[in-house]
Amino acid sequence: MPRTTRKTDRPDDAASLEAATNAGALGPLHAYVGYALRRAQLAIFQDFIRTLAEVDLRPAQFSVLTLIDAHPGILQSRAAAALGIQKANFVPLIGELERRELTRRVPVDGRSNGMHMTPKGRALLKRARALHDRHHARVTASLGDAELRRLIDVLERLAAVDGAPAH
Amino acid sequence: MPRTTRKTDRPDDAASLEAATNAGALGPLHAYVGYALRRAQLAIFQDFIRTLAEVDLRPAQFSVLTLIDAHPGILQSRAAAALGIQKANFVPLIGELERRELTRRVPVDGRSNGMHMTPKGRALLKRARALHDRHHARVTASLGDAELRRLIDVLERLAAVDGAPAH
DNA sequence: TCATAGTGTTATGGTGTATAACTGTTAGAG
DNA sequence: CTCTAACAGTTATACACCATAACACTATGA
Repeated sequence: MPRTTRKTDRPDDAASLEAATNAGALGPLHAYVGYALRRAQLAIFQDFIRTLAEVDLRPAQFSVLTLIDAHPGILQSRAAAALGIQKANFVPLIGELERRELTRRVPVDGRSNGMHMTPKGRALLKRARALHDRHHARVTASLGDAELRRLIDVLERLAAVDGAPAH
Repeated sequence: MPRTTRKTDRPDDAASLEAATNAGALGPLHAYVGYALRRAQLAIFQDFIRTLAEVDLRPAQFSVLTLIDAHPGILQSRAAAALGIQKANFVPLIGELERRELTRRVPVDGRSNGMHMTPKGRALLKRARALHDRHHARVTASLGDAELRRLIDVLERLAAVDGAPAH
């Protein structure tokens, strides 16, 4: 079978791979914004999940609690839209929080529910915030204050890409 | 595409939502790096997927092809590690690429496979790169060149958080 | 009143990620 | 040389997340 005339019998020796794992031996990949974003987002979410494991809150749950706490009585549909979550996917999310008695739904009219924190939810969120502060400090340890603000600004601009066509 | 429900105007029916839209609609959320990262990463991946739909490559598949192209013969395990993918999850991924005859596995010894591009794979990757260039240009349109480099640098530092305990 | 829009819900499919367990292979210690 | 431990790939499973369609019920307003 006609092997490529590439002399390299070693597909990738340890050194080469070592370089691949750390440095920019990912080929052009290391210059791609989307790729860098995925890696960073994954690493940070992992740290978040581990850090908040003792209050058993995942990022999505924490964000919902934070939003409800900041906006008591907010409607499910509004909250879902604000968080960029489909309303359909929001149902089991808020359902789980309510099952744990952290939030409750209060009917506003016949078709909409306002969401509120329970005392238990507020207490848990307080603990969660303390844990999140540690997480946040660890994550931003390598960033200056101005650098952090610039990062958030850039990320928000990137999130507005939205080239979605109409269906 | 969920952006369509996002209202930029102010329906002054819900006071809580009202407050939400101006002074940091999301409460403290807008200052959290992880949250901003998730939103940006989601938006960019959506754009990526739509842009590369005509070559039917998802981000993970594109990254694998790019890596193999840059490192012909790289082992599955090495590639998976370099991309931060579990080796178990890498199997159906590379399996699909091989089924489409874009890559092929060449046994190096009895237990390991080197991965290579097929001519068909190289041709598709070339097309994919052209599409990706358009995507990349659109994504980074609002960024200066220096800003982009700084962003990548910051993201790579963030990806190195890794407070993970031994696995 | 009655068509229309809004709200929440169920159901379903696809994708990504993590973990455990298993097979076969290689390498190394004794 | 043998035997054990580590390695590479694979299978199976479980869960979280994201997207879409279809539905029931309610509110709105022409």
